[in-house]
Amino acid sequence: MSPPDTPFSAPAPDPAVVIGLSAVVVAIAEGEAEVLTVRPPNSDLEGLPFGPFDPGGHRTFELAMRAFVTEQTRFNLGYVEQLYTFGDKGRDAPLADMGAASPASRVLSVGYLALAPAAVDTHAPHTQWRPWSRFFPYEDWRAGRPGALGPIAEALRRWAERGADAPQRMARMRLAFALDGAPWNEERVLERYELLYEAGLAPEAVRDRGEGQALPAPLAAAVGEAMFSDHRRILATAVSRLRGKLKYRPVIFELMPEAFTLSALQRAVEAIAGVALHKQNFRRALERADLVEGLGRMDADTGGRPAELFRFRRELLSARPVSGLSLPLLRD
Amino acid sequence: MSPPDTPFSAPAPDPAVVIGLSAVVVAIAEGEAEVLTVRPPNSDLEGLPFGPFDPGGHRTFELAMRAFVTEQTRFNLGYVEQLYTFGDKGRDAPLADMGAASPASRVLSVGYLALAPAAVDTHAPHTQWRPWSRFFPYEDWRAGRPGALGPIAEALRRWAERGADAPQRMARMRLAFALDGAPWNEERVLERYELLYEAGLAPEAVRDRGEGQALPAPLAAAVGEAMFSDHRRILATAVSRLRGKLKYRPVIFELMPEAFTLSALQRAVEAIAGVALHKQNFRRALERADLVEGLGRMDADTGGRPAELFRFRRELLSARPVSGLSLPLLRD
DNA sequence: TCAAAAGTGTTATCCTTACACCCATGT
DNA sequence: ACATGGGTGTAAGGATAACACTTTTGA
Repeated sequence: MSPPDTPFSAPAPDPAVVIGLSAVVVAIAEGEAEVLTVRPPNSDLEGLPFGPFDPGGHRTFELAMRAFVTEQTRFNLGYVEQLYTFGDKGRDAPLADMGAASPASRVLSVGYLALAPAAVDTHAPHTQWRPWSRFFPYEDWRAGRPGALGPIAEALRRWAERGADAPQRMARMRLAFALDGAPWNEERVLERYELLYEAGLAPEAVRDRGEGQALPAPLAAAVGEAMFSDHRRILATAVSRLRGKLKYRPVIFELMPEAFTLSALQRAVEAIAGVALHKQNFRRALERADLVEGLGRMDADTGGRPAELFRFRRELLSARPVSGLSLPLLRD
Repeated sequence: MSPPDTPFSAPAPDPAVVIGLSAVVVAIAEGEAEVLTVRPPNSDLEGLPFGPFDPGGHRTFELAMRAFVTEQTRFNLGYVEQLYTFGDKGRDAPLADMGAASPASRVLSVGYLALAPAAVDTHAPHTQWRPWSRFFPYEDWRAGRPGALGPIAEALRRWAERGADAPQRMARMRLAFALDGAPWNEERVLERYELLYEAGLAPEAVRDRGEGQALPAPLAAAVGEAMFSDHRRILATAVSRLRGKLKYRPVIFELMPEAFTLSALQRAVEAIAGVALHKQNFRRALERADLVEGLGRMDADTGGRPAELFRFRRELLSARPVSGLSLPLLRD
């Protein structure tokens, strides 16, 4: 770059930059958190809906993203927020093998999170809704400590012992995966995925490094299915963000239909956060926050006693600051 | 774009995309929150340190950013995190008038937040540390409701009444600026700035829209000094993020020297959050969280009784999940 | 001796947690 | 009748907010 005394370097002539947009579209179906995937041509892996950003044509990222998600999946997005911009060289990046750019071009990708009130079937080709547990089996603690942690802990320990910085590795591993009595923190999804990647336990790491050796079957099942390009990393970022946001913004209602039962709401929160909640305390917190309002109508299809239907008091958003939900854990 | 049945559009040939990086570098000096600014040549406004990202040369955004901040300001960054990627057409964007790109080129800018343990004088040309109250005078509630809110509330009300959606405008305004009894939320810095911009009350809005009419003096003083390009928007994003993060991550210690008094720590938190805190309750919360450790040494230069020096127990970070500080408000 | 800032003790209140129990429906 | 899920009451413990007060220095 330029000499230190000239504060403004002449900008580098951009050889070829391609901006890719990727969307993590989340919905609840049958009490499970699902994510919209597409299978790119010639890929054996699924990925997120993605597309190039056209600097000439698109006015904003968000408009561009809404347009190509609708185009690819015939699905209209509701709530949308930017996640992160990924630009590291070395990581496999979207569009890289799409013929999108000349071989030497640099690809940046801007990730977005979108929430949908229902996982409606789009009947679009190559498009599926997938439970996100498919990609992160170890993230679901609703029924207690997931079995997937067994093989993961074992493999991570072997990795940690290998390094020169063994103590640090051990500490990171324990914190991220709640080993040796450390508490589980459901928000550290990205940290966990990156640790697996770094330790070479994610199929993507094996792929990106060109080391041919596949993972043993039990471990492969435990770490979850790989995604195209760096899409699983973007998905992990989205899950982290969403789990965190649940607690300080009423985002969960972006995933609910107009009318819902309190149990359905609790199941939705549990599906996103991946933990089981205490029923009474969850309801008390809801009530105190004054977030929902009974409709007087009943839902009889619950299997037991009919449940009252509620709605989110959306008008609150323009009346007072409104925080999210507390997560009163149900300890096993 | 391509027809709906082909899921993957051919990428648009990129006419000319320039990626700009901007850094909000924050430090505490004399109990005030300060931000590092530079004055670009031929500009009468200050801005953030910024530079082009070289897709060919730079391996990651972060490395590129560290390099050009050091180059421009002779300052080495410590803690760094990505904020947001700004890509809207229409908003003035960094490098736009730097001769950086051909007139028709599109500029994206990736904003970063960096925290420094002290506002050391860099003696670099064009570089200054500025209290951020210079850019957001209405954000400082440490001594009670800031006077700047008077002219702002008045002007916003006139704007709100003008619109077709007057009720919505009124509600947004009240929520963002704590009018008519609404509580102040120190995190909504970006929301407040964008509202001012939208209402045409920020000098940048007057500039970007080409409406010649300058703001009346009292209002101009109340809304704060403009910055080059869209840098004040990036700064607002940074302040929002930092104020939020204070509460759930121990980031405040990235802004403190190795040894500090509890009062200095409290003053730092107050400077960032822009609110006054209750001394005893702040200390009790600190103690309960076990975040700091007395050093037995004293600082005699406090003006009154000497204060004990403390240090952040950084080792906790690799031992257990550690949250931020609670903000026990001191109500006037 | 007084101002200035450090540091301590204590109480009332509210929120969270945890436990146990009753209610309405379909099979 | 009983299984299933819906819905309520209440007591214990802990965190927070708010009160006032003592201590140690420099001017």
